[in-house]
Amino acid sequence: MAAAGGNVKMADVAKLAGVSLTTVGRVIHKNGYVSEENRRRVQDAVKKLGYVPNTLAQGLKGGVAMVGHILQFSPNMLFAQISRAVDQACTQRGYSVLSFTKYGLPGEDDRIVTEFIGRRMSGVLITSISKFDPLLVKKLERAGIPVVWIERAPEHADRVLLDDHTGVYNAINLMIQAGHRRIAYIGLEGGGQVEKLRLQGYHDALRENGIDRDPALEQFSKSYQPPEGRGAMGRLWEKGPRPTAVFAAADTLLSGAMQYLYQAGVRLPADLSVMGYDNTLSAMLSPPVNSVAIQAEEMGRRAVDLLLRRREEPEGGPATLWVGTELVDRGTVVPPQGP
Amino acid sequence: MAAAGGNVKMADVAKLAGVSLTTVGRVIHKNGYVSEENRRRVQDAVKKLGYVPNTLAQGLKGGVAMVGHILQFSPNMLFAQISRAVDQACTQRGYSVLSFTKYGLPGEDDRIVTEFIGRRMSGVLITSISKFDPLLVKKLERAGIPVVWIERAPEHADRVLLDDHTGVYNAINLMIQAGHRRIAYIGLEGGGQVEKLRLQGYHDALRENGIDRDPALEQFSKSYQPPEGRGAMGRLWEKGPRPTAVFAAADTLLSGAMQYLYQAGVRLPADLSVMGYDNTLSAMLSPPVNSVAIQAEEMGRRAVDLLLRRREEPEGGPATLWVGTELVDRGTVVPPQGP
DNA sequence: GTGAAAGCGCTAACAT
DNA sequence: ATGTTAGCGCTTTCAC
Repeated sequence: MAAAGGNVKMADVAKLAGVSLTTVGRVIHKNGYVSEENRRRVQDAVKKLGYVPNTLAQGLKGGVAMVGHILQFSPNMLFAQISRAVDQACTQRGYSVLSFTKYGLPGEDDRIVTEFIGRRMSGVLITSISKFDPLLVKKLERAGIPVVWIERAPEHADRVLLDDHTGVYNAINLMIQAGHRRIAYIGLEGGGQVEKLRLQGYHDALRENGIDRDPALEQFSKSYQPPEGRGAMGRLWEKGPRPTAVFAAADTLLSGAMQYLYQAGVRLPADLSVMGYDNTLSAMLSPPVNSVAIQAEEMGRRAVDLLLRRREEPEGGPATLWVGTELVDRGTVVPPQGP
Repeated sequence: MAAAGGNVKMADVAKLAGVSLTTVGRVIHKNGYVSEENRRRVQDAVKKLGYVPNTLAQGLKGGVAMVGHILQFSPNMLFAQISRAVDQACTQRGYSVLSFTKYGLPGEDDRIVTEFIGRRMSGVLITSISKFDPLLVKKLERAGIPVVWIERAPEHADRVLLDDHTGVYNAINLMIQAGHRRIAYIGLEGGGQVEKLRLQGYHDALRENGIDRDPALEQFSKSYQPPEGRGAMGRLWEKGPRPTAVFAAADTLLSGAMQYLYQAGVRLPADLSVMGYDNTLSAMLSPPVNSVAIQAEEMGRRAVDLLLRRREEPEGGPATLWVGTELVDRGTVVPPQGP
């Protein structure tokens, strides 16, 4: 019946209220002087017409409060966590989030960056992608759009990283304190920074406790997918002296490992202590397993704050912020069985 | 060094190329006649300045190609699947997606709707929320923004639903064909449409095969979370004649049920056949279990198409589109053991 | 206290 | 084949 709210413009409100555009603006933004009388008339008109200011027109001058978020496509729920944290942090600060997921299609990156520049975004976050085309990043920055990287990032960039070293280090220490010496490590092969940190955490924990590394206990997979974890666990179990504890650098890898163990009839944690990483799947496995949770909320908050700060003071060297982890104990690390 | 791409405007390009705004526009949009000479000059200027048209200004006239997506917050990866499908469908059609997740905070819905109207969105999708404030939906529609519901929806609305009835029906039939008669059902209590359809699928499959319903085999949980499934399984296993097969109306419920079974030392599928629903977790459990996958891609595609069609022809009764499911067999439904 | 008017960057009639 | 100009809806000086 009434007018279509979306096509109502300020002028319609002004006319209905019998005032000028300026007055309407003042009422809407609660600034400047407006008589009580007029304020009421305007407010009534707004309500009656269902008027909502056109964000595009508003933003034409100064740009719109909106941050872009580029994510690597991944079935891993870790990114859902981060995504949510970023969302919340932005919303709280009055920014909307425009997200694009990278599926790896050709021309994708260019499209995303062009889209962001075209919209004059307030800033851009890049989550878990260390290999985003540097020229495109430069293009964003030339356009006055600050960029902050999350979880994975190149050197010399504003970034918020996860303290994976400490996360794994603490996990392995828990196992050592429970009495384990033969602790296996299942991780991704190849040397991403994240992967290096995790492996290093394992090595350092062993070394500091006087435990020699055994290459046979280190199994590397080609991806973080369950079947890879299953294969790794098989190699670990079938030959050589078996470990008494297994740490997997991702819950998905552990889930695969547990599939092998299930089939092999190995009981957890009675026959073997296990622990995962990233706390995404760990509560849903049988049994629920120990894992290392990331502090996603803090990650999102700090990334967004860094981004917005950069808008004001683009100078200063690149900042690297580290976010902590938290050990979640579900009872799958117990003292090793006597032989 | 060069100018900041984001602040470069059409006029800058025009000046550098020594032509008018119109000519620049024609080159950019590849319409109208432009001499080869000028086309080159403009293209060079665009490249040199890193010019990207201001989407806000472009959209000021006709609005911007962007669809809104409202999702219920949920740890269930099903929504990640749908979200991705929607993303892809929109991207393919040249629309960006602005997503908002509902966390249940006060004033949230209003904020989201206002945001969408303010941006003059092309349309809005609402995923897995049947209880979105009807007044706000009406507000969207008054503003000329079509709305399409996904997975859960009120009656008399444009919507794309999942054929949960057939999905469950087929799953139960698989179990029956394997020889099972005592088939348990673990589902959410209370009568959402989705929940009703799933339960109905179970009932119909039993009835059509001449199997009497046994209330003791129907266990209802308060949420889809694993601990609920665990509790339900416990009730199923501890009293009464035990089932030989268990169907759970969500993988998360099944994951919980399997935790109970693990602890109880029940081997799958030797001692008990099991099957989940939604195919989110099923490949990661021990053992990997049968589940029913939703055709997310199709769901996203059809929802977006319906939405865009509604923009052109707002008339016509509300459409309800049903999307199918697919049984994924991982070998956890086998003939029941002889006693 | 209130309003008129000049943009914001781009598009599209309408000339030339 | 190219340019001029009048908006799009809102903000914001600057007058009254």
